Amino acid sequence: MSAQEANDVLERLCNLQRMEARAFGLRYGLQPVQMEALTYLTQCNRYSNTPQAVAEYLGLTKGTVSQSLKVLEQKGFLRKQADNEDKRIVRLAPTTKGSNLAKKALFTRSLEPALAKTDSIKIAELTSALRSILRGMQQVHGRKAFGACHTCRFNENHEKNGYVCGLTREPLSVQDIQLICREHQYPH
Amino acid sequence: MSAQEANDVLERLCNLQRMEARAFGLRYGLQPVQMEALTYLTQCNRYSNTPQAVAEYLGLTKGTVSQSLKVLEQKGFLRKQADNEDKRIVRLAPTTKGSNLAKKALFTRSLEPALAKTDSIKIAELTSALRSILRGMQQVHGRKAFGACHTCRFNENHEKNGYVCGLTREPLSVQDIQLICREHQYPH
DNA sequence: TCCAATTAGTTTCGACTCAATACTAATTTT
DNA sequence: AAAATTAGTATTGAGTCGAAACTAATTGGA
Repeated sequence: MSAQEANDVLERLCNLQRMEARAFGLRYGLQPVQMEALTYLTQCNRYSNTPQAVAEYLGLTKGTVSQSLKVLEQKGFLRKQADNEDKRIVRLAPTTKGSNLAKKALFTRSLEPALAKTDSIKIAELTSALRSILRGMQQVHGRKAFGACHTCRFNENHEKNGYVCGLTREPLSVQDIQLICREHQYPH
Repeated sequence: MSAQEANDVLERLCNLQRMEARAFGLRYGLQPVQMEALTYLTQCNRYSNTPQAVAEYLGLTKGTVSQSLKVLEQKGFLRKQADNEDKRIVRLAPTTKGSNLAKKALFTRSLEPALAKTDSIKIAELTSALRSILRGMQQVHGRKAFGACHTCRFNENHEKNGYVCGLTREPLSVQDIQLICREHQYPH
């Protein structure tokens, strides 16, 4: 019964976020899905900046996403560059114009004002509750997590020697582990 | 800084919910926006079951919504009927087929399994935190609340004599006050 | 009382999203 | 070396969307 209540509020909140995202994008001539792709690309790590990853993140087909990315490129919000090692792969990098817009979008629909009165301990609790819901939903529906490395079970903290990704064995900086990864998995 | 974290998780959660909603609707030949309208109509009260209210709820123009509703009617998910008092107004009532589908959709993306391990006190806290975020976001962006009557400042509890809406002066049943209202306003 | 303004809803149009399908090219597997 | 897989693009048709023009009912003044 209580879960139903939480459901409704969450649903409405999602709706509202989407409304604002739509309105924001419209002001800059971008469709909601284009804004979302751009935002993702400013937040993802170097393993996750491909059209395929964007498609997985947004839950759309790669054909659909390909078109949106084309528009973003034409409008100068991102650049495409072929990968050096695997020439099938396209790397997507937001331009300065693109990342500025994404930053502005994030700021506009920040929870900051809405959380202003809430103390930081409560916010931490809220975040962890939301995270556990997210994890649960992803498990139930078999979706990828797309979390940041610092919450990933493959991320290894080698203390003074920094962080290492257990999948690629590559070292990760403090900034790296804040980014979204398509290979992300929560601890068991 | 912590608000940023909550933001990200919430964003991803919204994304995921939308992906599931899309996938669910697709299985029944309905577009996401049509599912949302149908779901709204099974949850709203008798002041809020019009095309205009649906448009406000979804943040779309009435022209756009009019088309979606036409499809829903053609496919037999809802019925339109003219209002008796004001003949401009169209009342939208989900058919049995429609409300069954909406129920199924709600069940499919219920938070229940994700919250299974969480105790009910925590869930109540989570809900109230989400509600305060929702309220904050609505204030910041000047949107309507669309909450249920029991959280509305116009709702009067006359104890043994039941509930009354302070706007319409109409009596409301225990079921009524669980429904979504377009006139909803949180207490000051 | 009657005409203007407002309100609820529909229709039409053009730009755009989206899934499905078919396609190219690079890489991996056998 | 051929077959299978993987990453991405192009095309097509159904459908969303906002804007604008429209109808019809109601309200509000003079």
